[in-house]
Amino acid sequence: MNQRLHLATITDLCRFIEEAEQAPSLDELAARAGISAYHLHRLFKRITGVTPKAYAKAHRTERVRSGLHKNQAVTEAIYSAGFNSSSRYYEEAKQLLGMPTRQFRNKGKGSLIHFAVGQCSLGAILVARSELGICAISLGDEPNDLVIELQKNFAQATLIGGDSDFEQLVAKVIGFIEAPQLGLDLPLDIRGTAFQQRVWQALQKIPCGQTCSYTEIAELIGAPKAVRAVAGACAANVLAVAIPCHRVVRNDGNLSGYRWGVERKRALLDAESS
DNA sequence: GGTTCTCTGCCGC
DNA sequence: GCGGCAGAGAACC
Repeated sequence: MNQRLHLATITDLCRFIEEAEQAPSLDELAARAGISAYHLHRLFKRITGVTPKAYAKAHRTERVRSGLHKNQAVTEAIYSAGFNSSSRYYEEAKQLLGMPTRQFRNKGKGSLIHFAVGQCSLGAILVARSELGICAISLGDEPNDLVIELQKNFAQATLIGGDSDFEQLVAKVIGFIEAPQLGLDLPLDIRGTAFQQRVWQALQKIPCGQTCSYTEIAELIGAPKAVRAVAGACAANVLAVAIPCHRVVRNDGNLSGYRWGVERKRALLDAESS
């Protein structure tokens, strides 16, 4: 079977999973694809970066989200998304939505985001924290732009400018930016798809002072074909330096892009290598 | 708490 | 490239 056929097969299975009421079993998927369950499993993971089960799970989460966005009743959203008991859903609910379900349904109203802006060697820096942990670290020239971006990303939450307690946290993050080798022992509130989470986890394992290529990351997470998806996940990172997407460079050693400017990427890498 | 399903390393064709 | 087994672990009831 050639590459294109593989892709078509897996794409078909993805649609199939999305449309199914309940997550299809591996055997069902294999039968549909006309290959063994063993091989299908590997193929699926190689191409999409996640296993069929994880894919179905991620999609189920999406359904709950969109159900809640449409103001479906919480219980209804849970069941119609394919969960067959609400208790199973609630076991993982907070992980899935980043906040309690009811709060999510109320469009994040009531969720509080503390934030503050400061200056570091790289320019303006914004740090924000939700109930779960640090939910944004961004860099830029204009402090105002950073705040506007935060407002966009957390449109429904209540944003609270920094109090003195929070300034200490910002100081800690700035200290970490100036000396990344010290590490940042603060809880992170990381929100993303299953695939993005895998990429970000892999990024956090790159030691300070070292770099890695997109291809290497793709191989590391067991999805060697998903190089472009890896680049996409790096670009979607909202936790500058804490999730070190600046340590990912092109195969030829060129820096490629950086969400907060290539110059900052270079500065960070220079600082780390010395 | 037992059973079934998922996942992965290893090997054979 | 593809299939299969074994064993560990997770999900499910």
